[in-house]
Amino acid sequence: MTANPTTPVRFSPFSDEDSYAIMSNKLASSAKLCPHNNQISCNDCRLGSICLPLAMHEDDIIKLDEIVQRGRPLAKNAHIYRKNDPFTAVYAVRSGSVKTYRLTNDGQEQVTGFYFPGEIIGMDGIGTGHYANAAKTLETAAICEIPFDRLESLSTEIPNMQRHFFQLMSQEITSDQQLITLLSKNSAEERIAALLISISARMVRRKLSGTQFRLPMSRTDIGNYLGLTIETVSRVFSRFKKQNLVDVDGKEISLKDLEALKEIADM
Amino acid sequence: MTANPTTPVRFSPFSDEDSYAIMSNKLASSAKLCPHNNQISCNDCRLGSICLPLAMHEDDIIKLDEIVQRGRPLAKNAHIYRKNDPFTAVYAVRSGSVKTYRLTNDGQEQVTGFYFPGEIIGMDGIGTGHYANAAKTLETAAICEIPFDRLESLSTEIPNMQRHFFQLMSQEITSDQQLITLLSKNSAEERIAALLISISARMVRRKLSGTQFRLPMSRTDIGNYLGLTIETVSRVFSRFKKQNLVDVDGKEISLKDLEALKEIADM
DNA sequence: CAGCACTATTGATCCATATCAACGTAACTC
DNA sequence: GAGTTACGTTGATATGGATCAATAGTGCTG
Repeated sequence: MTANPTTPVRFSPFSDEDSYAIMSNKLASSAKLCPHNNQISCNDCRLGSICLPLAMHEDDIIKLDEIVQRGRPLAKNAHIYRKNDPFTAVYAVRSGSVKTYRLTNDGQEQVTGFYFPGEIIGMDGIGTGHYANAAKTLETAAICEIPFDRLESLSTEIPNMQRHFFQLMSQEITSDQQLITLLSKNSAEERIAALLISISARMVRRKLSGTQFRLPMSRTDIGNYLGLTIETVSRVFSRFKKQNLVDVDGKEISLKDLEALKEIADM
Repeated sequence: MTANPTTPVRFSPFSDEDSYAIMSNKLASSAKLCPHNNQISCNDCRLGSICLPLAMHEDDIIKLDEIVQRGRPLAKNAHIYRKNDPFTAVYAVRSGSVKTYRLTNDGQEQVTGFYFPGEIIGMDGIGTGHYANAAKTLETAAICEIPFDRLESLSTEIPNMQRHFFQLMSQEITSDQQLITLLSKNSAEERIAALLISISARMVRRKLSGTQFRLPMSRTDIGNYLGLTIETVSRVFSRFKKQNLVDVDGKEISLKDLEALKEIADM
């Protein structure tokens, strides 16, 4: 969620809308580089603990490093993959944020998720060999590409790696099911409170403020994700503001009463 | 979906509500038995092509046979696993049908899926080591248990097996996302048409009639799954009946205009 | 097979959110 | 920095499905 505080977000150098992202392997960071490819090692990436929650052996991480394509810096609104693109890789968000969405048969968009640094996207493509969703950056973002065929063979070598991917996919299933429940049972206020709480928790996991952040997605995207119209989203934000639960100024948001929001979200 | 036509469904021998299922390894079937354990081999199971869509080598199937616990015949409303039970296995539905459901924090049920013969349940437990859902039979059912630790080690031996499980999980993700879209964007009529079409397609896959079947779940379960009240479900069925799209008599249903239903479901 | 409990249907009313509309505000373009 | 376009807010009204209520089936139990 939110603008990565270390990177300016307003910067949007490419004509980006509806185009695939321009990539570059150069990173501005000064972190230690992996000897074999002069890139930041997964070992040194400060997101490692989110992206790779497993205790992995040093030499297993080196093997992983060998297959990860790092640091594609993408402009805002750049596609990482599109629906029906052949499935070749899963992707880790390194900085910035991403939305995934499905297209309905009549061409409407359904946002299926928002993804922040350390989170993995693209696993929906494994089943059919083609991505079922599209993924698009919500702001300037850097993405690590993990080619799936090599990941698969690595998984047979390193049982921990296989287990880790089973876990990631299973987490995706349970988070989708949480959204199903939210859409099926909860009011507009409950849905929005739940989204705010979820984003807040993910900020905390990244050692950022859980109460002050920038929402990288538009009201339209929020409404779309939560099955609400943009007007309803706007009204709920206004109501929360009036009740002193939050402070909203455009995309900047401050959660002023986390407990009350958790109460509303029923979490 | 529906009563498996080869098995009487009305039979409900156990006091079953809210209890774990009584199991037995005896099967009434006369199919060929696997030499090592006197059970029907996965190879001979007529559901094989659904449950195991991969071309597997003969000896790989034998390895799989060795770990699968077959044929637990369960009474109606028996739990296969409950939310928070330690995750030990995934399960294949062999006959009958199953619903999975989550419990919301305030104790309400949210049905997350209906499962028919050849379909796999329980994969949501991998991530945390505990099932995130509960699974309960909708009618008398037989279930194959596949212990996950042994499946995992088998997957490192047999790359096809690993891939197959990645695929199964990814299919679960995309079907959950389809439900998200349905709940977020579609009207009551569209949701119900979509469910009927989905069940119909799964009947056809099992070489049964796609237009005449028995809905094994209650109206309450349908409504819960689709985010609707039981009254709305009932009214939509009545409307469809009046428009001659379906014939409904309790749980028996006949789809009289599949094309029109597909049109409504937008599929 | 009578009785009871659960499940489904149908009708009347209500309400949360969609829809329609107008206006305000931010941000990108030249 | 004026003009344009997209994005966001707020108000008025409409509506699909929820809720409340009454009745009718269906099937398990003794």
